[in-house]
Amino acid sequence: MEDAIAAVRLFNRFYTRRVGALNQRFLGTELSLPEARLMFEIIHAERPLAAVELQKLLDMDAGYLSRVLSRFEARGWIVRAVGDGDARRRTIAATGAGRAIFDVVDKRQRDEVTQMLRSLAQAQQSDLVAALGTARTLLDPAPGRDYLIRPWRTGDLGLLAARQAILYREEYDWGLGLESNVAETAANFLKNFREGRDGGWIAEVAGAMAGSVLLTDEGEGLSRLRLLYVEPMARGRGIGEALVQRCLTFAREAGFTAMTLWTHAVLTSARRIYAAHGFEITETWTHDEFGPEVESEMWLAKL
Amino acid sequence: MEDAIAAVRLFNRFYTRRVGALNQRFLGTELSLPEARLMFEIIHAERPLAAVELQKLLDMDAGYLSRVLSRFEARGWIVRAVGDGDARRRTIAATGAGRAIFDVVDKRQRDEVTQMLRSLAQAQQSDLVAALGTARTLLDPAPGRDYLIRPWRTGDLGLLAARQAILYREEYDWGLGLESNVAETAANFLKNFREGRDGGWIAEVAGAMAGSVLLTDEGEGLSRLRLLYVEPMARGRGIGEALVQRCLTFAREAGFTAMTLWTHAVLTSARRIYAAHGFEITETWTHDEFGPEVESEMWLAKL
DNA sequence: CGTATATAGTTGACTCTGTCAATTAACTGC
DNA sequence: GCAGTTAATTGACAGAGTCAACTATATACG
Repeated sequence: MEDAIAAVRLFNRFYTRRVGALNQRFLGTELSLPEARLMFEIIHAERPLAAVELQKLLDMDAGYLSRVLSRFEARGWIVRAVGDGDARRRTIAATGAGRAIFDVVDKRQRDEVTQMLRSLAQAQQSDLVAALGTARTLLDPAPGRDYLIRPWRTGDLGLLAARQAILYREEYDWGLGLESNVAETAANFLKNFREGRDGGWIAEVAGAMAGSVLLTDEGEGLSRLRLLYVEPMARGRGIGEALVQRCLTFAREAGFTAMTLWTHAVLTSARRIYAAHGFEITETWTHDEFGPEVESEMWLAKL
Repeated sequence: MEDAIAAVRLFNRFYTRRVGALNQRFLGTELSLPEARLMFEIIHAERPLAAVELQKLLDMDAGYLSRVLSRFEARGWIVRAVGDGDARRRTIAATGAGRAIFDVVDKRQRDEVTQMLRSLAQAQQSDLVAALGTARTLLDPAPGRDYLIRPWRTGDLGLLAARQAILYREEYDWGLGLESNVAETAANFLKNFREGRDGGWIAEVAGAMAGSVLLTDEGEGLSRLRLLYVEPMARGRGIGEALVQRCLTFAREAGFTAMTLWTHAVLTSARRIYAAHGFEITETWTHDEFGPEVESEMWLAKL
């Protein structure tokens, strides 16, 4: 905990300076930082918002907001329309002139960021995206709901093996046995991978890995689902379901006639998904390969 | 690149709001945000600094700084001493009273961060530390020099396999063959790991993985160094050297009489380290297991 | 040595940011 | 219809931050 606090504060200091540096660049443009933030929200809103909504969105003082809006209106950047049933509220919409002004600032800011990223190689840029995404997802108390499922690419297998080793240790105290097993499964997947017969899919939230699943060809029309998992921070939005669905679709299209999988009794939410898709238990036993004694299960579904 | 720019700007907006929220909490304390930042630098400086140095460090306006410093002096929080040869410069040092005032604000700020982290599990906290560390290291044009070398722990093997697969693809266009090879080596390390006979070490910069090396027992007094690598962002500060040194020390203490390793001719900086530690080439051949044709080498050192 | 130029620091004048409390007008619940 | 709440505005004010002018000292150079 101490380390984490120190790291966050260090980053805060770093980023305060960094943001400060970025904000100075607003100089010479027509909008200051708070003005630009406001204009951003006005322009990107799905519908014209009232002042209160902007105030809550940006955590701005009502009085200050009122004055800035008056200034915007005087300059012809926004129009305030009475409407929507409540005569106190006036919905705010950007005019063409307002958009034009914002575009200039927006472009300027974009160029700043571009400049900042220019020195980074491709791989480092994706590292940065993943790192910022992870940080945001962890710090944001109300994160976005959207995820993305994509085929696996270089590095994903190692990463998902790492995540699962950490996760299962944290949640069930499974140790080296589990980590070794996962690593071996991942290594074999890479070693035997045949396009069209095997498949791997990664769920992403904000550019960071949020879950995964693999499908391997076991011969004679049998496929096997492997290494399904969803990050704790990304649970409860149907990612596991979507990953399994992706696997089943792929297997059907590839002509597999059945799918098997190995799981454990404690993994209740995964088991629920399997059961919902026609999987049935074919075998159960207990082992202590992972450390604590666990109840192991083989499941099978006809496709 | 587009994605990266969008991700950075999204994070900027998120963090600007977050920092804004944190800064409001300075209210009710004796120091405002800029004052606290200034006091932080004064207190944590290795030697008393002059105003110009603080000005550059914090990117502050000289006039504003001058006024804030006068205020601090009037309140007895700092002393300005003439000295250091240049009669224009006055070095600034915090008094006991200044430190006491800062400690209160510092504690308040610490509590805020603690509050923010309270909802995160242990594993999520280390994720956050690593993510913020990675982001900072990538964005900071003049990053710190210090690294840390520690024994491997859960998740490291998968992560280092992922990093090497990405890195070697980026730098040498090595593909699935390399990724598979690295994954298998990592999996075998986990499978056969014996405390005291095998070893793995991770270099960390700002909480994020910056390099690694493994040592395995090959039988009959022979040890083998494997999977040495250093992140591009962390190169040029002797991390590779330190990792190899760690390996050699471990091998000698464990009673190994020789150490072998497999490398490739293109990996020149690694080869330099091996040569400097008494390794010599015993065998060379070419292969295209990784995609492009490469020159492979076995090295050996007596211990 | 003396002069030009640069640097450290201060000060005055000013604008923008942000807070707080008071006020008006409209809405909501009962 | 009335009490209490909410949206928005306004006045007063303090702090943040910029800019230009100015003093004092240091450095470069013929």
